[in-house]
Amino acid sequence: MQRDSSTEDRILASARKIFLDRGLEGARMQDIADDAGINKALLHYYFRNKEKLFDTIFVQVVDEFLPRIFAILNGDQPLFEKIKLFCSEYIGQIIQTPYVPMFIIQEVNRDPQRFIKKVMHGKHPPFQKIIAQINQEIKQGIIKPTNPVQLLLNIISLCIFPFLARPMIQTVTGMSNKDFFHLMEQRSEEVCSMIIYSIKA
Amino acid sequence: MQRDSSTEDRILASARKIFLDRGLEGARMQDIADDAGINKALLHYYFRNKEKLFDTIFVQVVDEFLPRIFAILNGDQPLFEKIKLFCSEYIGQIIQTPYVPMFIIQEVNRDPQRFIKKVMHGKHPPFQKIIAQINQEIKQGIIKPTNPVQLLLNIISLCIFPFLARPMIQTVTGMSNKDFFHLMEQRSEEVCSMIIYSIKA
DNA sequence: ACCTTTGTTAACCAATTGGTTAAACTATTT
DNA sequence: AAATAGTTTAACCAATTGGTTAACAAAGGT
Repeated sequence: MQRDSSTEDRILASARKIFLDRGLEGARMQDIADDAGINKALLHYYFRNKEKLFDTIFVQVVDEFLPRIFAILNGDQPLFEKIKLFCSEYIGQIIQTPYVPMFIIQEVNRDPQRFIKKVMHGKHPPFQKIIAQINQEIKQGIIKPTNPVQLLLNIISLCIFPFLARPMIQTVTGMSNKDFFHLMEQRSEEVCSMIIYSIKA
Repeated sequence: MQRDSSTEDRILASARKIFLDRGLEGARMQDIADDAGINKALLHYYFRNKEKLFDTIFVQVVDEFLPRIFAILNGDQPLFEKIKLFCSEYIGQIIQTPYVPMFIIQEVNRDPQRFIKKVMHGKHPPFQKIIAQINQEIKQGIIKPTNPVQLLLNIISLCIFPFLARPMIQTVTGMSNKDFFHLMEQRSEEVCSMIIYSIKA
């Protein structure tokens, strides 16, 4: 809680922290108010209700993620280049904000429609280009015949899953935070080369 | 709700359904009672409180999963055989109970200690054997030098992640349940051959 | 100085929810 | 059939929680 910044900014910072940690249902308005160092009524003065506050944070968090991903997916690089970019950018980004994937998955799980409505503004995300590119590089003989959907699923699975399962992984292996993040940094390179090796002709 | 079975069995069935769907915090005792066709007080008569009821279900659910996994991991087959078994068994199992992975991850995330305490009975899970086997097959020249932890992470990531992200995947792609499960059945084979291809010498 | 708008608080409210109590009903034992 | 033990219910309770109200302070405009 930074006392000098504006009340609204403090609310947003506290709400983000607490929503990320506990999700919409787990978060308490009182806790957010406490963390921001204000009265609960003032919270409702700035953000009419919990839903509205949550939506603000949810959109903010997702909007830090998706655009970068879609930018890479829709760029003009050759496929191998894209995969390399994606893995390092993605894992690097998640290391900075390791709670975000679980937060997003959990909340999309609770209310799938909110995602498409609030974040995608009713539109579906742009996968056509990358899928077309995969099919084209197959035709050109650069990569082996591959189901584009499975390929995309593979890349994303390998990058994100360990962060979703982090509490379990660390609990079960006794790994420290430092160990875990070290493993993940090393992983960025490994995932990338594994994927490329598995599809190159 | 099957009227003929015993009250306790009906409670367990209802509790399982509702806890799997909404997690410990999201589930309402009243909803479980309603689903089981009984009074809420009777729920507390059979299971003293929510925690106790939840623990019963949690242990039950996890115990249907882990033993099969560890049995495969600690079997005597060669590595490639094990990987094949693991992928088909694992994905096949999850297709039967697609909510289980998210349930487990979410609850371990909420209280990591509960897992090691209630399910692992205080012990850490047995990964030594499979790790030793990986290192040995590297030495024997059967597979390429590989970080065993990363390899295990890869296998598990590829198998489980799509089920965790299912609501997002289906919402975003507009895939039907049937389409999704068909994709997952096909995936079992793909994941397996991709993994083996990526490590074989 | 006075008034209006904006920011902030303490106290309160209604709904939800996990859990309890005491009574009633049912089956079993004697 | 009477007593006992086990099962089930309606009504209730206390704590939590999202949200509201009304009063009060601060700032700005005139």
